[in-house]
Amino acid sequence: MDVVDFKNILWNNTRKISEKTTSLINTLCDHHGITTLQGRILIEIQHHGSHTIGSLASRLNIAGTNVSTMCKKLESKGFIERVRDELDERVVKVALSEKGIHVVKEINQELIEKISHAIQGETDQTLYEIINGLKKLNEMLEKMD
Amino acid sequence: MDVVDFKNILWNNTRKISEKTTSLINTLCDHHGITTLQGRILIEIQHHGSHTIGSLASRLNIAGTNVSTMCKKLESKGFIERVRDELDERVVKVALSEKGIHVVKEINQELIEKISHAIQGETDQTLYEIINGLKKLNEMLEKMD
DNA sequence: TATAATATATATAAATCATATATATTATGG
DNA sequence: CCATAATATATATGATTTATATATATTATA
Repeated sequence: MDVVDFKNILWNNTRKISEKTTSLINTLCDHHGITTLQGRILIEIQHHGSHTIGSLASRLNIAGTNVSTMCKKLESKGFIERVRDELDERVVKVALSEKGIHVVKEINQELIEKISHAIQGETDQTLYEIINGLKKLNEMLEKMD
Repeated sequence: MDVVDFKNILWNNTRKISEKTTSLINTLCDHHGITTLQGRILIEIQHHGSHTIGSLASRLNIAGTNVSTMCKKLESKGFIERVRDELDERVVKVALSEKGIHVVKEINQELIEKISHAIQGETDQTLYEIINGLKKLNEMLEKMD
């Protein structure tokens, strides 16, 4: 296949996918009165079980300094709890509070409902093709660094 | 397939793809001394031939007011030219200057080289599977509004 | 033990995004 | 034809996010 053609198709489709998924996550976070960045942090903490400021930062590709600030804000809003690690007191561990768990659960539920609706009538075959394509694209992108 | 499983795989893979592609475009723009937003505007103008402030705004999902400001900045930097439409003087048409054409061409070339390198050794079959997956995902996402 | 490395915090500026309002131009119902 | 609505851009402003520089406290190490 021609590289330029492949690049163009790739560009157009990944752009659209990014636009739609960020607009989706924006909407979901907005429904629960948090910003997208706050949502990303809460969801990542839920997904990973717990986190430190540093591990969150590298995971989300955000400067640690900004994660630090945002986590203080999320603590003040009652979504997370911050605790100093007893073994290494330089480290701050963050975990979701009850309120945080609740918000993430609701966002997640809303997302599942939207996806359920969107794949109504699709065959498993199609879903596998989507997953397969995404995985292979990821493998390809990993070779680009 | 279980919806929750599908959602999780989708979430993880689209997130990674978004991260990698935005980091890629960030790098490319950075190499040429422009911000990502400026790069996106220039690339979209090149891709579409020309644009108005309004059509750019809706295309990029950015408030027209911000596109207006950024295009004035891009004009002052010499990357684009702004001309009032003679038939409808409310409209501003923007087009790339020589300098703008040059930058977009270089960014494009750099992107093609990176992709060429990444797909070395891949079969056409794999590339088609990637495209097919992306297209089907886009169709699915379009049903989510 | 002095020094380097690590993890977070604080402060600040730049870039981006969102909102409200203003101005000029064009389109349209009566 | 004219008053009014709609359209397109501009200006101003604030909030959010991102980026950078520096400081502090703790831990590791030569």
